[in-house]
Amino acid sequence: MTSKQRADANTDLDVDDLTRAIENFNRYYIRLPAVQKLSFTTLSVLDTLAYGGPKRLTELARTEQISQPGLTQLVTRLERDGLVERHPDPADGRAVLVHVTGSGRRIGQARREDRGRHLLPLIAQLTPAEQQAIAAALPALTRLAELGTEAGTAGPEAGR
Amino acid sequence: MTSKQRADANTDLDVDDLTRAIENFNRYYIRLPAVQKLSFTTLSVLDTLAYGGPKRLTELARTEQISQPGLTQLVTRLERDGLVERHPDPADGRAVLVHVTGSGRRIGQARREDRGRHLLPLIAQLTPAEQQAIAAALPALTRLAELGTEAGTAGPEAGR
DNA sequence: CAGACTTATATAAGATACTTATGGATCACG
DNA sequence: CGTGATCCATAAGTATCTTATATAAGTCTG
Repeated sequence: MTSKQRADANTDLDVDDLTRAIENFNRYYIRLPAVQKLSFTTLSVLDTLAYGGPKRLTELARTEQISQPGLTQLVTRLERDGLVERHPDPADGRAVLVHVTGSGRRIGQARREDRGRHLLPLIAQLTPAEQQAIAAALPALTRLAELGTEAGTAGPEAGR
Repeated sequence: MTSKQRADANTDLDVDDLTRAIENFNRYYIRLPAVQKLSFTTLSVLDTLAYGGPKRLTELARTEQISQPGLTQLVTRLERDGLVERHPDPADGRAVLVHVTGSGRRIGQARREDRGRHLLPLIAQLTPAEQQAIAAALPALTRLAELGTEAGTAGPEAGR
């Protein structure tokens, strides 16, 4: 429970500490605003498309961890609401490329801004040193996420 | 879009940078393992109870942002599976205190460990400086989350 | 270049987990 | 004590997922 192995107490990042901190933070962060009542999956798809560009249905279903029919239906709903569009893939007649629209992009943005508004007063309560520490960690955190998504995309994956 | 206001480029933490980094990370992190197929809400409830101790149904419903009947049903399922228990509140005959059981606690733990296993090889690819930066930010991140949950619990909340 | 196989999406039927509306029991207060 | 508020449970309806299956396009082989 308490005895963790680290090569160097000063250099090494303890994974358990990281996951615990992230989950504690997320427990608060994820349910911040309910301005618009959209499901978790819905928001994630919009965000994935906004960040990574148009994607095939199959690819989205994999990354979002829902079934392909489930994603087809989700995209149908999103398309009906004008948040995404289906475009044929010029390189493959079977495939559909899902594009996020301006409205769809705005939803994710609005949500992020809303969360920012909630966090701002809390951040103000942190000491300058704490603020600095978080700011200094963000590039590394971003890179960590990139390493993860790259590996997940490239890897053949052992199995479900 | 690009011009952000900061009092001091070195000291201040830009909120937009933080939310963006967190969301990028979460997009990868949240869907890491599918070892056990439990819904997002289910895991969150178990985690909340494991971290914060027994809670009333109403209180849980508020923090988890689902309706009270929805939570009653969820707790019923969890109780059936031996992950939580209902205990009467000695101080209030109407209330029910939801306790997480050992099994319930273990589920959250297993998931966290599983995520740790996924992150470990990625962390190894970071530079020592990057690892250090993240490690140094964790206490501040934890405190930020605490400030948030405290405020959320105490505050009268303007409205939905 | 025809047939068999694979891949990409869609549809259908069913299961699950949520929602709103409502009821019964306990508490707080005058 | 009786009136209103609070806490939880039940009921009925809806939304969103699942598995199974169909259709169409690409690929590969002889």
